[in-house]
Amino acid sequence: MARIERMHLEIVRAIHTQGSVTSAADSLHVTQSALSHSIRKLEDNFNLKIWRRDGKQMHLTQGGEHLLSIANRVLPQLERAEAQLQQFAKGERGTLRVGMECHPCYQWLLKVASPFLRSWPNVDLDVNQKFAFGGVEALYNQDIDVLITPDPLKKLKGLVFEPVFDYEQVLVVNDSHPLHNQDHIVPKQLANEVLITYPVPVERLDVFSLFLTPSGILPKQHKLMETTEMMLQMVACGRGVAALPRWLVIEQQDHFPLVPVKLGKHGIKKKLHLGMRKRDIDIDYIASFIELSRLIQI
Amino acid sequence: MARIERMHLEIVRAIHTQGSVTSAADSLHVTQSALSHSIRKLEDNFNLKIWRRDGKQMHLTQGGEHLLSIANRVLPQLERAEAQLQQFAKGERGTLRVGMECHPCYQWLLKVASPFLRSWPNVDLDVNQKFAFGGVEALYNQDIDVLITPDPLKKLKGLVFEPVFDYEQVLVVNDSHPLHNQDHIVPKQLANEVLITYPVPVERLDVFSLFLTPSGILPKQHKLMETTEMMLQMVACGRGVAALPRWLVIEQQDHFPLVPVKLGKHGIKKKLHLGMRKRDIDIDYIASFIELSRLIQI
DNA sequence: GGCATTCATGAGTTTTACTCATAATTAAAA
DNA sequence: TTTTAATTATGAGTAAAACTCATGAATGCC
Repeated sequence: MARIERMHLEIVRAIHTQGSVTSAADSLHVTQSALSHSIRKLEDNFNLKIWRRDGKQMHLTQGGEHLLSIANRVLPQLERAEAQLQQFAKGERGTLRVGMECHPCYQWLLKVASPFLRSWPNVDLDVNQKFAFGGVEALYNQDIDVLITPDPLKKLKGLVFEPVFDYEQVLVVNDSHPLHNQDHIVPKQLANEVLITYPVPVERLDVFSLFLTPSGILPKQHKLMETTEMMLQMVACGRGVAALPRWLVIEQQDHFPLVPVKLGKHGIKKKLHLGMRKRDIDIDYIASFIELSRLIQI
Repeated sequence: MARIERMHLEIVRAIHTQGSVTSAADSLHVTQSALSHSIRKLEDNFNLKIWRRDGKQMHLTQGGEHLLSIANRVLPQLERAEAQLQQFAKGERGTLRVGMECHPCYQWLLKVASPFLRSWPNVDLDVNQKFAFGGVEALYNQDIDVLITPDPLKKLKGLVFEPVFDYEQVLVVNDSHPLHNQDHIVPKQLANEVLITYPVPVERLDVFSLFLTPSGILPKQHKLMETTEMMLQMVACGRGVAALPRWLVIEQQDHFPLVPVKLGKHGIKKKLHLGMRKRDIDIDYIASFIELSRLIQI
């Protein structure tokens, strides 16, 4: 059974646009002889005359016209595809799949996203907040390419974690709250507060693991809230306090009457890290993403 | 610059659907080694990893996924095209372009058209009444494949004419016309009539060339009319007489009060011929068209 | 009729693709 | 852990295909 190869389509197109086998051969960078052999074989394969020999001219038969219409439809698709593969090869095209292990990371990612998308017009950005397993597993499983996390797991085979952003985790209170003008607070000052956090295990909440838990003190009440927006609304209305990055609080002070308060004498200092597979660090748009991440000033 | 060949798309698709290089090689009827060499060359050509080697499994990279989506789009187009070319080769597909040199031929063609289209579902029918040159030139120029004509030009190089249908050219008059009950008429009986004909040179009108002109007699008036329908309307209203095939008059007697009258003692006997290029007589649907033409009984 | 142009063909050569044999790697079984 | 079975990778040799060169045949033009 005969197969239509790409070259067949190129030949049909070239002979049609060039008007003769000889000049088509030139345009395809082969000899007239080679092309003549090729068209003979093509016609033999399909047992179908593609061209009519009218004197020294060649004209397409009905079957040939049909093949030409296929060529004009299919060849541009292949040519476009080649250009796109070149872009993949040069790292100019792809999808950067980003995973996040902390809720406020999303606010930070938004800052990186727009300069990134502007410099890589053919690279898409996929954001993933929920993985089937943990962020590291998602990296290993190729579900994501970059993991944004405040808690890097160093020394994992095949992975690297890069610090990109320093921030301080602070308590956020409404501007008429009793704690609003404290330089810093100690754990027992939260004993009578309603503490609002994201709905994740307490081990993953710095305000617990680094502040409350060591002292054995618990807040009066622990409320869970999905979104940062809603959390801030609640705090602004005096319905509780929360722990968030300082830069996020500062930024929201335009919209809400909020005050950041240091947690402990020295504050809770954190670093946002980007994790990725070692083999991916050469991919241009991934390297660029890391670089842009470091440049973001908040 | 690297080219995407059809085989590359087949390889990407086969490895993806079969799940391994080894079984993909089987499905493509080559050895595992050949396929391994091919994929290496493909990746080298584009300088792009298409697959990730995870242990003994191969998984598509982003570029590979993209190539797969191209394969899934392009390959079915090629496969459909191949099937269509097979149909062209077997003479099951094409366009039969029919030209006509006589106006009432069209009424006759309509009778052949429907059984033809029913037996050749993939063959189109193109009808052409006006050619830049004559019908024979249209055959030579490949503008038409079949010429329907009552006046065949035998012995033309590369062409054949086949008689397919006998008919008699008769005078048609309204049923209250003075001539309506004549067995036949002689030329001078038209001397006081209004004769309605198609707008073509009188040499091509049988009623002139075979009846009036030899006797030197002319009708009282010669009116031109484009369509058969309108001609019959005029005759039915007693505004003139016309010359048409007898079968056409008989057929229209349901709708119009018409009577056919023989032209001359022996009538004008004509044959409809189909002309075509000799090289085309083997094309199945053209042979079939001729055969169906002979079967039409009117 | 010569002359230039175009396509076709056969023989020989180059290039490409393929196979065979085997190594290397990996996952699972013993 | 070692064995075993399965998978991909590689190198060398071979088969097939594509191409070139030289030339023939047909056509259209001056």
